[in-house]
Formats: sequence, C-alpha cells, structure tokens
Amino acid sequence: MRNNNRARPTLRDVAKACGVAPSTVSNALADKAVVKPETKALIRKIAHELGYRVSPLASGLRTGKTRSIAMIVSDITNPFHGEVVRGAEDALIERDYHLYIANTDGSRGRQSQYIQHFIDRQVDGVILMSYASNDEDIQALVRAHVPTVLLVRRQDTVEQDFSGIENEHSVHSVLEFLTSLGHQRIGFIGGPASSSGARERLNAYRSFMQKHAGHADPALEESGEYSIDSGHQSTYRLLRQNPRPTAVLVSEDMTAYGVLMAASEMGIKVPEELSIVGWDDLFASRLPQINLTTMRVPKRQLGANAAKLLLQRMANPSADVETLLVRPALVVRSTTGRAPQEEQAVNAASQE
Amino acid sequence: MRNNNRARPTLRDVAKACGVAPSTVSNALADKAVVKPETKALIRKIAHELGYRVSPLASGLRTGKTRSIAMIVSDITNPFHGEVVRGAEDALIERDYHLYIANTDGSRGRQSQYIQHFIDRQVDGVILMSYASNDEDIQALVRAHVPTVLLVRRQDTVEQDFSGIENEHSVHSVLEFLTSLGHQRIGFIGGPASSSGARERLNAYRSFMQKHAGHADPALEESGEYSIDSGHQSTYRLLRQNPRPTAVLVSEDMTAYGVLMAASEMGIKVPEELSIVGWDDLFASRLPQINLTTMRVPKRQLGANAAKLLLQRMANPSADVETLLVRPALVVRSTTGRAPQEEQAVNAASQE
DNA sequence: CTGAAAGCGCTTACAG
DNA sequence: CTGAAAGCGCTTACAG
Repeated sequence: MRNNNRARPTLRDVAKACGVAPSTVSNALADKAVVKPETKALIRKIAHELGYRVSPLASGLRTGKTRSIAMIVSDITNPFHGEVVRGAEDALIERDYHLYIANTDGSRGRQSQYIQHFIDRQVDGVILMSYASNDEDIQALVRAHVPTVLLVRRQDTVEQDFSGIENEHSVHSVLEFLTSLGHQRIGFIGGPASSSGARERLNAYRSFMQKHAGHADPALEESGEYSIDSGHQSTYRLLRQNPRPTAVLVSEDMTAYGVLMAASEMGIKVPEELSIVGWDDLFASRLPQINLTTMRVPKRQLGANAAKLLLQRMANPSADVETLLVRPALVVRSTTGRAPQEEQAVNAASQE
Repeated sequence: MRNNNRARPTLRDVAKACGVAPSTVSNALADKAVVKPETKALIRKIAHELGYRVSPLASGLRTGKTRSIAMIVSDITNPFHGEVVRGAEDALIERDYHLYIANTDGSRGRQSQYIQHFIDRQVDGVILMSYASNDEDIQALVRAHVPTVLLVRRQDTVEQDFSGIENEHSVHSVLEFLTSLGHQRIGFIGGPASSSGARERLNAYRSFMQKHAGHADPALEESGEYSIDSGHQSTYRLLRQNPRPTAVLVSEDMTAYGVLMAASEMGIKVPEELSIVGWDDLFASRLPQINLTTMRVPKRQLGANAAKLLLQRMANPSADVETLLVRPALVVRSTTGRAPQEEQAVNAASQE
C-alpha cells in the first residue's frame, strides 16, 4: 500500500534512491557533522529531486518538537490585535517558527478548547492575548510544560513571562496634559475588570485624581468592553451628570469611537464642550473626520516583545520570569482642547 | 524513559490501568460498536481519570487526518478579514474542526511558505483568502490532494470551490442609485488587478457606464490596494480633473476612508460636491463622523459559505466544483447626495 | 562514517 | 467481543 497514487515520498524512498540507510538520510538532512560531505550533497540533491519533505507529524511524534507556536487572541476583528500579531509573527518567522493564530471571540469555552488543542498538538510555545484567560487555562499550559507568554493581559496569580504596556506612567502623563488644558472634571472609561491593563489604568487614573483633585469621584468612572457599543453606552451614563466632565480618558480607541458617536448624538461639541483622549491609535483615529487624540501604543513592538520572551523561555525553561513593557506616546489631534469656562460647562449641562 | 516527569499518559497506560489491550481502548474511545458497552464505560471512566488525551500527532500519522483546517489571509489587520474568519471559524468549530489562521501580509513568499507548511502538516483542508495567491501555490495544494476553497479572490486558471461576492449586479445597483441622484461623471477606484473581485467590479463599472453614458472614460478609473493610503493617492489623481467627477464608487471602505481624507484636505465638500460610496461596511463607516454610504457585504456569511464548501469537498473529493455568492446591500448614509448643478461643479473645479 | 534496530503513540486489519 | 501484531514516518542511541 505504500506510495499509492503518488503520495509524498518518505525517508525510506530517498534512502533507497540514494542507496544508503534511512538513518543516514535523516542525519544528512539534519546537517549532522557525522555524515560525509559528499554523501550529504548527494542525499540533498536526490531528496530535492524527489520532492521529499520531512513529515512534521512523524518527526514531532518522535522528538516532541513541532516548530510551531500558537497565538490566541480574543478578538481578531479588532485591528489592534492584528497589528500585535504581525509583530509577533515577523519575529517568529525569522526564526523559522510558524504561527498559528486562534480566535476565541471572548469565549472562555472556546479558549479552553483551543488551549487544550494546542497542548495536544504539542506546539512549542503559546502566546496568550485574550481577555478570556483564566487560571485553569494557564495552569493547564504549565502542567503540560508548554512555554507560555502573556500578552497585554497579565495573570496575577501565576508567574509568567509578560509583554505589556507601561500603563501607570502613561495614564499620568495624559492626565497631566488634560489638566494643563484647564480640565478639572475628567472622566474615565475603562476596559473590562478582567483585564490587568484595564485595572492598571483605572488605578493610575484614581491615584492621579487623588493627588491632583484631592479625591477620585466614582461617578466619573465607567467601564465596559473594548467596543464601540460599550463606549456609546458608557458615555450616556457619564454625561448625564451635572456638572458633567469636560474631558474623558478612554481606555481604548474602539471605545472612544463610541464616545464620539454618543457625543455627536447628544449634540455635545468636541472638543469645545468635551475633550476626548483614546488609547492604542487605531487606523480610524487618524482620519480627519475622527482625528482622535490618543496614546499611540507600539503594537508591533508589543508582539515582537512577546515573541522574544517566548523564544528565550523555550531556550531556557528554568530562567527567571521576565517582563517587557512598551511605552505609549501621546498623539495630540483635534478631540482635545482647552477646558470650557466653568459657567459654560454648567449652562451646557443644564440645557439638557 | 517512558512517562518520565508526569508526561501525558498514553493509550498503553490506559490499557494497563483497565486490564485490556491498547487496541480495545482505541476502539472504545472511538466509540466503535465492536466494544461491549460495559467495557467502553469502564475505559472511558479510567481514561478520563488519568487525564488521557489522544495524541493528534500519532493518530494523524497513522490515519492521515488531523481535524484541522488552515485559513490563510493576506491582511489580518483589516477588520473585513477578521469578520470573515469568524464566520468560517464558527461553522468549523461546530463540526469539531480547529482553525489555524495564518497571515501572509500580502507577501507571496510567506504565503508559499505557509501553504507548504500546512501541506506538510497534513491539515484536512485549506481556505485561501489572499490577494497574493498564485497558480503555483494552488497547484501545490492540488498535487497534495488537500481540499481547498478560494475565498473572495478566485483563480481563473484552475477550477476550485469558491465563496465570493455577487459583484456585477451589486455594482450596477449602486451605479443606478448614483445616477438616480443625477450623477453623470462617476469615478471608480478599484482594488488590485490581481484580485478577481476587483476585476469583476471594474468590468461591471465599465459595462454600466458604457450602457448609460455611451462610453466608459478611462480617466475616471483608478486602482490600488485596499488601504487608506492607496485611496488617498488615487483621489488626488482622480479629482485633479476638470470637470471632475461628482461621485465616486470605491471598491473597499478602507480605500474610501482615504478618499474621505483626501477630499477633506482638498476642501471638497462631501456630499455637496462629491458623493462617495464604499464597499464592505467596516465598523468605522457607521461612526457619525464618517457615516459612509456603502455596500454592506455579509462578511460572516462569506466565511460560513467557505466553511460549508470545504466540508462538502472533504466529504466528497470528486463532487463537482461549486460557487457560493453572497449579495451585498446598499446602506445609504450621508456621503451621498444629489449631484451638484453642472455650473457649480465646473466653478468649483476651476477654483482650484 | 554508515547501517540495523528500537520506539514515539496511535489505528487497523486479522486471528482467536 | 478482545488481543497480538504490523506499520504510519521519523530520529536516535548503538554497533560496526
């Protein structure tokens, strides 16, 4: 039954064609010093002619290595994730690893399924960029001895290599920028509480407000998913207040678009009556119609850092856990401006 | 050396624990009728207790089936692709297949590499949504007997299952909409010539203009990639004309954003002086600041159709090739309006 | 430097 | 209904 309907040639076929043993072919193709150069050359030539390719299934079964990496993201639809993936992919491909991207759609069930699947498949490593991550998933990876790095969202309960964003400093610098424009009542629309990044940004917001205004007003805090709809809803709640905030820091551009949308519906002028700062700098933010002031996150770098950490971990499983942080830069566009005069803000609010 | 440091249990381990032969465990787990129900129950219980999972590497090596599908996309950063992926993924997961997403970044080299990789890996099928596809890649898939479906971009030279968009009818209906608003000089900004969809839309545009205006003016045609920058550049070329077009149909929303950007820079009012229609309906198009009139493509459906075709093909490799087309719907928002009076258009153009 | 042998973890005829 | 055996395609000690 072997080699029916021109199936792929095997090591045996190559060996036969070369008149040597399969093990010699294997050693030659792996470029082991043990094989004589002439023999190597011959074997390589014939292997190529025959169109031989080693079966990763077979060699993976034998060696336990598959030269593949899995990257699990929670929303492949969000361009932020796409950029980060690219950063990781470039770094990995260069080292001859292949990247399998899996999308969980924010579903914990699907995420566990994928993780189990990749463990079964014996990928050489996993990069996890998912807000749906939970302890069991990560424990499963640890138990299976699969090198894992966490991306953007860190898990507090377990020590793991981590590629993330410098949140505290960045939040403080945006808020300083806003206060320098005269803003006092600054709202905050954060991400899901399950995200470590979202928590860090919220805490940084609070500590800044604490120091600057003497207290952080919980009425100025909103949170939700990273989506337009979520930002839209948060805004309606946030701007119903009197006096209402004159500026709002939003934890993600996608969410900020929802804020822009709601402000437009409510007839609130941006930036005259409301300044908005986003986070990430997605492609839409630079369109003149949007022109969102935002924190530009070096997305590719974030992915490249994750790849770097993973490669290190794979090379040295017992090394100390490491964290790599990327620092965003403020890009001032036209959704921010000087705070309106106190009276104006109050008037505007009471007109509602 | 077996089972050192709590490695995963094997079929043998389960068999030993149950006091049966490995083959019986295999048959039981595969739910073959040949195994007695009680034996099955016992085996299942113990297998579960031991945390046994069949090794896809081993079973793949033996059977040639891996229960995995690869989907190759050219730009994971474009939200259009993300949505299509989701549609395919949902359909596939439901049937217990896992989806590996690979991103080629438009690079032919990387695409060939991934395709070869997936062939080596013996995935059960491939969905190709890439503008970088070329004959050799597809031939490689065919030679390796890997069921393949083409998504959005079809290959003329080879018969393949195809999930795509109804372009001709859709283009005609948009153009009818524009002429009903009084537009005569309608420009067209298309996609890359390597994309079958782009070619179909261009041809549909030409045939419509032919019929409606007596001829299609090549000066009104532009093309480029599906990107903001590309749309931006095309617009500068297109609107330099005198008289300039009063409307433009753009082959993709991303490109249309670039048109919007350029129009804004050039001080051309939309829709008073220029009507713009996009294609796809990406998330940004519904933001009030953008509010782009566009053809909404049922993206998930597109992906689901591809999955359906692939599953069919896998079940029946010798069936006739099939094509599934999805029909977009016009969503009228605020970038389209009545054509300006002839004089106005001329005046505006001469003011430049 | 080369080859024969064992084994990775499964599945599938086949014999009992 | 159950078990012993062969083999998927590789790699890696080991003997020569």
